[in-house]
Amino acid sequence: MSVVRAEDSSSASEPVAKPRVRDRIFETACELFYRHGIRAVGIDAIVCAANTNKMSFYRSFPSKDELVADYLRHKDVLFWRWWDAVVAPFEGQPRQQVEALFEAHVNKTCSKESRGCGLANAAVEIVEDEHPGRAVVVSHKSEIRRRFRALAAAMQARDPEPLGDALMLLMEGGYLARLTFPKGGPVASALVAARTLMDAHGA
Amino acid sequence: MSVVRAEDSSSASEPVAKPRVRDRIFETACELFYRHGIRAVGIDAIVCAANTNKMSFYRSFPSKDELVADYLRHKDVLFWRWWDAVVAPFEGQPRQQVEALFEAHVNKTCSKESRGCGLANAAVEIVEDEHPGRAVVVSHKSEIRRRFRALAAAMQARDPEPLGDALMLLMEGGYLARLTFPKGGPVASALVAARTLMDAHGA
DNA sequence: AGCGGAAGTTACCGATCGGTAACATGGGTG
DNA sequence: CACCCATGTTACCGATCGGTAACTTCCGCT
Repeated sequence: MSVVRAEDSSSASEPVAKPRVRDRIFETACELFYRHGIRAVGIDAIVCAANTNKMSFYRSFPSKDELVADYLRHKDVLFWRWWDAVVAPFEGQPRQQVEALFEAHVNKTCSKESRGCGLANAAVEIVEDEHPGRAVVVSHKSEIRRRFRALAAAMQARDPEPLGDALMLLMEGGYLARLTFPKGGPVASALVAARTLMDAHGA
Repeated sequence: MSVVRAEDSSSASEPVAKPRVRDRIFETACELFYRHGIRAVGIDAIVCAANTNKMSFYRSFPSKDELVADYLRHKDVLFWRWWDAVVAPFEGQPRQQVEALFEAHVNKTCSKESRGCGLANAAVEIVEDEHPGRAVVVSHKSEIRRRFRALAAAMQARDPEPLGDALMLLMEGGYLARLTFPKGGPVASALVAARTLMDAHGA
């Protein structure tokens, strides 16, 4: 993703059927990182699960840290794609948009494959400021806060900033709770709580 | 903690001035685990930071996993000690108790040394069911849920379970947010949000 | 003075970590 | 056919991982 191939260059413009190895590795890595955590998954495990070898890995990625950053960037892209899709049907109706977001969030987070939010999990695992994934996590969470506050403002709520922050806390709390409660537990109450908060803020 | 010393035995009953090494190691480990994460801290790092050596470590602890479990049990004890102390002045006034909890929670979580909740962080890092620390995390979070629901019920709220769950989500969300926002960010809104929710539930 | 137990020291174990060099193979295109 | 480029293979690097053996040193107690 961030690692640019030196050239696509030359002849054909055909965007179809690019080489497969890099993508196979990347997909495998994404799944392993999400399911078992970043630090828990070594290069050998990735490479082995992708039915390839370490050399092929290091021909496609400069380092594990950079792969992790790519993984997080990918999660970021998917997240906002999801968000925008959920929100789209209610253009101009911020209150309905937030309700739709929380309904989708509850569904997603309660599914049995869910391990919460990959980016939030990375916030726990990656402490070093120099790690290339750190910036991805920080900007992702900042954007979430910004959007929730913007939605709160758009719905003409009293005190939109605290409302936006509270909505964010509800959502993030759900991610965390998912990790200890089998089918999501408290997450199920996130939608009604969000509704209650918005009502109380006159939106 | 969980590792029982074979005997304190013999002569004096003096409870003062127990041997120091084990405790030195344990305190050091607790701080390192909290600050840098569990997987990120190796035995050598602990032992070196505690000015001792690996043999002394393995004379006091059966394994790293067991040390981790002890660390989590310790965090659990401290947490409930904190909780009970915060709640004590408002015996029989559940609404005030929750407000006091959230005020204390915001203060604690916004302090610059905070790295959120050690047990929540462990929920991210420890995935394997067999890990002795896993059960500690699960029972800790279950107890939090139970207590919040009990408080919600005690304050005669309508729909006490969803309210209790929502309060838990707010608190957990704050722990997570703390990891990406410098001084806590959205956490600051947790108290007002909790108040708003309780008001809306008629408590 | 002498004993015991707690702690320190050194060296080691096999496994795994992230990362690399050199070389073999294969398939597609000129 | 020849060439090239993407893959696969093997072996290796130094560092670190969690964990152990054997021996020494020190301190308090009787």
